[in-house]
Formats: sequence, C-alpha cells, structure tokens
Amino acid sequence: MPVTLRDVARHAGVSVRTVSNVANDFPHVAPGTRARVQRSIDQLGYRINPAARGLRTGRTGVLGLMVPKLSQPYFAELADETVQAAADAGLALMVEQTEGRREAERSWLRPGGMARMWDGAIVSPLGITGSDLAERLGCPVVLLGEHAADLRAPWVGGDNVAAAVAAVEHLIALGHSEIAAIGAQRGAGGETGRERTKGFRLAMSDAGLPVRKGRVVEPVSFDAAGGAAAVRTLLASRRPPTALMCFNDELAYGALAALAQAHISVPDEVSVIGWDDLRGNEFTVPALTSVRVPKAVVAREAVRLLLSLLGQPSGTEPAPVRIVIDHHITERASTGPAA
Amino acid sequence: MPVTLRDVARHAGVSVRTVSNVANDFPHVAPGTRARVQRSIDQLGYRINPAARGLRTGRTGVLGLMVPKLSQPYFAELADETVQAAADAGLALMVEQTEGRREAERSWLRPGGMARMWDGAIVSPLGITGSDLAERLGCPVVLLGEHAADLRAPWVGGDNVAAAVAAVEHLIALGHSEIAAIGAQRGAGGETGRERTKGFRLAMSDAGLPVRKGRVVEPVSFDAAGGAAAVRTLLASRRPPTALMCFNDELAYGALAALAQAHISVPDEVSVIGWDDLRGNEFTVPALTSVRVPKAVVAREAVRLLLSLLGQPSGTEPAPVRIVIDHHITERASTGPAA
DNA sequence: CGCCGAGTTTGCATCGTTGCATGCAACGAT
DNA sequence: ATCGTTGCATGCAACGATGCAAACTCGGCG
Repeated sequence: MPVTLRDVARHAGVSVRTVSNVANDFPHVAPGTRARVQRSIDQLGYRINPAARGLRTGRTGVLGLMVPKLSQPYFAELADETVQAAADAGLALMVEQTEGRREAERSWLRPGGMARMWDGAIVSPLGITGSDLAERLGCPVVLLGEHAADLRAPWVGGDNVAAAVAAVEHLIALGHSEIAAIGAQRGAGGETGRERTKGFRLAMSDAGLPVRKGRVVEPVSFDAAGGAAAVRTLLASRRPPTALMCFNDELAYGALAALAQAHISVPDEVSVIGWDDLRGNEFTVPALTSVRVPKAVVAREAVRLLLSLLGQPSGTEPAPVRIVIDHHITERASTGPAA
Repeated sequence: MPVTLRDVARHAGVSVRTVSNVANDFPHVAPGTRARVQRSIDQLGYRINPAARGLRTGRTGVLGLMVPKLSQPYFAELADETVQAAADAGLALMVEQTEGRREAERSWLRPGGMARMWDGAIVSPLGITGSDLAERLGCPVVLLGEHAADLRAPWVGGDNVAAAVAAVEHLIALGHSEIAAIGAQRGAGGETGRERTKGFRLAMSDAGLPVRKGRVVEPVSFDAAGGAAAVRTLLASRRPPTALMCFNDELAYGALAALAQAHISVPDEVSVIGWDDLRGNEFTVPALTSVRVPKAVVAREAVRLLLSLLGQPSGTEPAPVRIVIDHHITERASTGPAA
C-alpha cells in the first residue's frame, strides 16, 4: 500500500535510481528532471522507507539517549534539549532509562543491545566503567558530564571543580564562612561528587576558611529526601552552618523543605545554592540560586560531537575529545548576606 | 562485520531459515537442533538486524510517544512510565515533542511523518482535532487523557469530572466554602480545563455552595508563573478564597510560591490542592496534596491498547475504546481545616 | 513392504533502497 | 570529423531477514 520508489519512477517516467537521487537531493540531476520527479513524489506522497534505507546503508537515522531516569527533572530537561538537538540534525532520538544500573548501561551499548538500532549514543553514565567502554561497542558513544570525568571517551560537560569553586565564592562573597556541602559520594559513580567536593574544599582553603568536621555530607539519596535528611543532621550539629551548597537542585529542594519545617528562614538565617538550574527553581520558596551549565549547549555539542564521530571509520579508537561548557551562577532569592 | 543469519547457519550446519526459526522462538524446531543453533547464536554473538526484519515484516519494533514537552515534569514522569511499559512489551520507544503545536502533532502522525518509523503512537495531544485524526494516519494511535476527551479515537485517561468533584469534596469536607479553581481554559485544547471546571461547579452546587465571580481563573500560562499570577489576582479580590484547587501541580507550585511571598500560611490560612501527583510534591513547602491518576497504569494500559490495535488490519476504523483509570486524592500537608 | 502424515527442515523469492559501474548524449577542443 | 570530457540517467546486485510452499524424515499402519 505505501508508495515506493518504483511507483514514483513509473509515474514520472524515469528510473528508480533517478527518483532516489531526487529524493536524496543528490547533485547531477538535471533541473527539469528534478522538478518533474519532485512533482510526482509530492503527488503520490512518497516517503523514504527508513527500514529499507537502513538495511542498505547500515545507518538508522536514530540516536540513542541513555539517562538514569526521565522522571528526574534534570534528565527530563536534558532529554528535552537532546531531542531538539537531534531533530535539528535530522535525526530521531530514542530514550532509554538505565536506573543507574551498570549492567543496563553496559549491555545496551554492546553490539547486541539497543546500540544496534542506533547510529550513535549519548550516555549519561552512572555505573559504567572505563573497561566497559573499552569493550567493543555497538555504536559510537559520547558521554555526558555526570560521573564520567575519568572515562577515556569523547565527553561533553561542565568543569565541576571550577563551578564548585564559583558557587562557594558566591557564598563567601555574601559573607558566609560556615558553609556545608551536601552531595559527596564515596565509591563507584561518585566522581561528580568528588570533583565538586574538591572544588568546595579548594575554594574554602583559598579563602582561608576551615572545613569543619561533618560539613561535607554524603546524603542517603540524591533527591529531595536525601537533602532534607542531610539538613536535619546538620541542624543537629554543634555549630550549624549558615550556608548550604547542594550538589544538585533536588537535594536543595529537600534542604529548603527541611529548613522550612524547622522554621529557619531562607535566606535570612541560612543561604542555599543548588546545581543544575532546573526550570522549577524559579518557583521554589524562596526561588533557588543555582549553578548553571546550559543543558541546551551540552545537548547541541554532544550531538555535534557524535555526528563527527560517525564520519570516522568504525573500529577506529575515537580521540578522547573533551568539550567543556561554561558554567555560571544563576542568582535567585535563596542566597543572601550572612546574618 | 556484524554476524548475520548466514554466518550462524554455516557455523551450525543448518539452513538460514532454521536459524531464523530458532532466533524467533518458532515452534516446530527439534529440541536438539534448537540447542545446537542456539549455541552457535550465543557463540557468534548473533543479533537480529532490526532494519532487515523491519523491511521484510513492515514492523519496526518501535513505538512513538508524542508529548508537548519533556521538561514539564508531568510529561517526564509519563514518559518514564511509558518507556518502561514499552520495554516490558519488548518494544523500544521514541519520544517526540510537539510543544503543543497542532501542526507538529498532525504532520508527525501523517503517513509521511515520524509515524512511518513507528508501529504505533501514544499521543498526548494539545492542539490536534478530530478531523486531523480522521485523516489517514501513518500508524495506529492511542490518545492520552489530556485534552482528548472529545476525540473519537482509542483513549486512556482519568475521569476529569469525577476527579474534580472528589478534589472539591475533599476541600469541602475540611470545612472550606470559599474555593477557587485555577486552570480553566477557553478555546481549542481546553477540554481538560473545561471538564475539571465542570466537576468543580458540580461539586460546589451539590454542596449548596455558590461559585463567586472571579473564582474560576484562567491562568496566563499553565505553569508555576501562571499559578502565581492567578493567586495574586485572587488575593487582590474583595473576598479572597480560603482554598485553591489547581488543575495541575505546576500551577499549584506557583500558587504556593505566591502565597509564601504574601506571607499567607498554607494550610492554616489557605489550602491548596494540585493535580498530577508529581514526584516533587512531597518536597514542596508545604508538601502538596494532589489528585492522582496513576501514570504507570495509564502508560501500561495505553501500550496494551495500542498493541491490541496492531493486531487489527490497517485501514479498519479502530473502535473508539475508552479506558478510564481510577483517580484518588493523595493527601499531604497543603490542605487543612478551614480557619 | 510401501504409503501416509505429522513433524522438521529447506530453498527461493522478496521487502525498498542505495552503491557501483556503465551507458548515453551533447559539447568543446583538436 | 573525431576524440575526450563532462553531466545525466540507468540497470543490476546487493543489504539481512521472513513468508511461502515444497521437501525431507521417520514412525506407524494398512
């Protein structure tokens, strides 16, 4: 029932190959012929059959995006931007959720997994290791900033250390000296947390400020619940901090909730800064100051980098390009002068 | 370079067709043969080539999900559940964003659009009309609850009127009588808002309560900004309400923010109820009571319904099945007894 | 002992497209 | 007039899988 090249060819009185040339905008087609064939294409409503083209060319026209979980706002916003960036490049995007399971990340990327359906994959890894990536992969892969700092592979992201320094400097400039960091993470997958912690300590020591015991908190979970719990612990300590630097906005949301519950005013008594600059930050109470690494730019660069990898012959070890995206602090109402 | 059926056949000493039979779990393969072939498959790492299969069978193994925007938490959570539901059915999922543009919804579904790449589509429509759906589509379509009430097509969603009634009854049971509704919408795409408004008015009149002028607010936008603006308007009115029913949680987020800014305590002075039961509701300040239509169930039923449509011969007018998912009220801290 | 049929296995054609190599016409240069 | 050369257009053969129908195997039965 669907219209094929053959149908169009018959209709336009040319060969199948010529129709293909027109449909693909190949050069070396006479203007007159092109117009006539194009007319037939439009008239019959012909569209390229992606399966057949894919079979012939080995390309699918589809990119994969692997994120831990779409319902986390950060990844939802990232997916939003990536879908758009892919569409701008004329590619479709399939989204997979790994839930942070290393095995899922690994198996999907292997030649037998989903990667088979993709020309390339953009991966926001949590559990995957360098050796997993050294295995033969089903398609070229670009890693995104989260937890991928030490993997030798093409990579796009922000500079965690420098951005953490900027965040702390923002708080110090407001007069804070008793600052806590929420979001450190031991063990595998904790690279991001470690880098941000490093930046935190660096900025503190550069300012000549001590980092008191217990001021670097590893939350029980990296969501609002974890942030809230961390704040309750900090409030119970001998000398509670006057400023909190949360390693992601969801932690900060939980922090705000716990502070509100404890009737502690933000930012009058405690300042809070988050990280990711989520859309919702504008409407937390109070609106949340946050570290911003523009997701649209990350997505666009990731697609661009991936497309450039596609040009290279497969099997070639891809150069471990690292594209660093500028960060800055989006100031809102949750940070203010120290009391 | 990739392993094909032919490679496996040679390796196992059987015909290509038999390998295909094993790979697809067809009956009528002798157990011994099956085991031997399976061993070869595993050993060589053979995987079905989806493009080739797709070309032959006409199926792609991919479902499409069309939502207005992934960065809206509601659609992100819905996409999360839908990806999972599709995976459970052995299908991949491609996500497209329509930004609510009718033309995008329409063109992607037409035979020439993305639908070409999909076995079926799950669509959360905003602008699409009944006549658009009556056109020849590129694949079977299941509509989701939002704004699709009056379209003749297979549909999965909650009962907006009944759920709105339940929400209002919850507020009335707490002693509220001065209740406002935020989220009405005139014009195309406003069906959801109209139904929820209908439920609101119905519950009020059933309780013998008047709906005062200006108490049904059409927000400037359906996000937190719109909710905040609506609340500011309501607060400026002669007799401000003591309870707010917001037609989605993002509106409610904005409402909470505006109330906090006005130093009005929730729920002591004003109660707020939202709709969608977003993950983040647990950590708003205070935690947001919300109408819940379980997204996991919606997604699962939508995939199930879509798969059942795939069985029917194309061209057949699909029966306009409507699957209604139960709602209930998730009570949290933002609703309380009237002052 | 040969035939039957259920249970297995196979060969062939084909899905719609593009890579490749070649055909063909027209034109300018020799 | 002839020979490249360039620019268009074409035919054929794949890509890797599955639908179809035929063929084979073998135990059981007339």
